[in-house]
Amino acid sequence: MIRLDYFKRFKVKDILNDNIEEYEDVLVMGWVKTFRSSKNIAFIELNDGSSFENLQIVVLSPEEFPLDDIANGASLRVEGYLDKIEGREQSVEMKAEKIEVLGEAPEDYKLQKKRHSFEFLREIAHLRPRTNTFSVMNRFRSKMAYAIHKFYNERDFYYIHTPIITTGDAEGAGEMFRVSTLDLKNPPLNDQNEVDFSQDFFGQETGLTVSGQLQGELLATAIGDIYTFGPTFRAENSNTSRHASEFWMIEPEMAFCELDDMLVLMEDFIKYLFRYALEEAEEEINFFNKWIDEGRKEIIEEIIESDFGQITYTEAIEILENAEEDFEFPVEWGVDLQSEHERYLTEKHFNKPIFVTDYPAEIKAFYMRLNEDGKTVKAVDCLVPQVGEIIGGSQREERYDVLKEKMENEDMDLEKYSWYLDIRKYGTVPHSGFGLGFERLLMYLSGMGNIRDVIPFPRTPKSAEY
RNA sequence: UCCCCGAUAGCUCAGCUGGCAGAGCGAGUGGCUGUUAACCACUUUGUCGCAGGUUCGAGUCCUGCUCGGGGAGCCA
Repeated sequence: MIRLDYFKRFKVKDILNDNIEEYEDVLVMGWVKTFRSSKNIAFIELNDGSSFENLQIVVLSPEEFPLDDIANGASLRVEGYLDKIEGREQSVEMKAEKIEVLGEAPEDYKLQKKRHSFEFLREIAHLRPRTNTFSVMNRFRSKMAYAIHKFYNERDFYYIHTPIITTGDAEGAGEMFRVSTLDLKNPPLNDQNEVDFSQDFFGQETGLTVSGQLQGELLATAIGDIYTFGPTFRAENSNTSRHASEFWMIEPEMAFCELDDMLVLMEDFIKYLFRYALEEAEEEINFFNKWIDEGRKEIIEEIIESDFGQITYTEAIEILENAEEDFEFPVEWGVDLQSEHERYLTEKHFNKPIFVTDYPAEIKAFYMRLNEDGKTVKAVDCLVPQVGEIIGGSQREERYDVLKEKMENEDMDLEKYSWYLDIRKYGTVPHSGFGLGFERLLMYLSGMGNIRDVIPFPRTPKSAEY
């Protein structure tokens, strides 16, 4: 009979940090990370997920313990006493007095006592959280999610929940996943022989959200400063290391805020998160710096120290046209900046993060505020070395007539977005907002090269296991 | 979606101009009085991604497909 004592057990982290008061009759539970035994002594390294470091369990009389059932991956309940030791790698260890095997791990356990490739680990995403790298990553993810809330909470922003199920591909941000309860094999048809969505669950076509921005604007123009932080879905057939079909996005939206004011907040936000990672997730950052990308810590520190640059799109084009660099894609005013252009600007020309503002209206979304020149809009991309664009945002078009005209020019269904226009009709105010991909942030801070390795259960085209 | 590369033991990979399927690691067994991914000895391991084709003979050459990786586009 196995006895569990949830509240009595100590977490490994607290034992290693000497954050406990009793050293006798200590109870721990966890999984075997590695196991060594000889005739008269055995060592078990136990990990319970509370820290990266393991607790070393020392078995002084192996024949009295059920060591045959212990293997890499097995779960144990161990009672014993703590021993502070000197001259070894660990300063504290536990001498076992009683070991219960909660769950054995047969020899086909796939996590071996050696390094595995990230590609292989993705195939066993149910077990990879138990590896060093992914336990670190999942703890880091949790800490950084908290940092986001902390930043906005300290600035009196309200955390709002925008809908997951929405009715429109709002801004052409991407293809939507359909949400429907219709019978796929035999859908109801209308007079034109098209699928009749009026008979669907919501009485209209619906899909998973591609952005919470439009609803975010509604809340911002009511309670001031808000942010969203939730899952976002894009049904694009994107096969890259930087795109996932399901990802988490942070989208702040500020009333009475113009573009230049927002840039201050954006820089502040980035630096706050980077500083938080160095200070509050030191163990994780050190791990990444050692095992994932050497020098990552220095890059983070440099960004915290730097003053972000700021140029307009037009200035960026001039710089690129005068650059002594062979670009694959030619540069001229009016074209969208390619990755190679963005990286040239932030890495070679400025060698620090920069804001590029005031893009041509044609290459940006309908809701961005038109400038006096009638050609450019108050858009901003924040470019950082090694990645390119990490944040995109804009001041929103708050003038009813201007917005309506732009929507008409893009053949949008004004009826469907009447609520969005209403905000400009009744007490309209200048407002601005931006979007940060949470996984992109984690990739940048960790140095991890593939988005599939910063989210526990990645969804990408042709892949939704686990 | 486009371009390039790849798929061989549980994992990482070698296998030349076509000729008997290999290594390291892991795992298993035994040994070892304090180990740090312990160490030493022995043992174990195959639908060569799938389907066709060429050939006396294909892991190797050809075609198609599937999946994976890198890059591009879309974007966060």
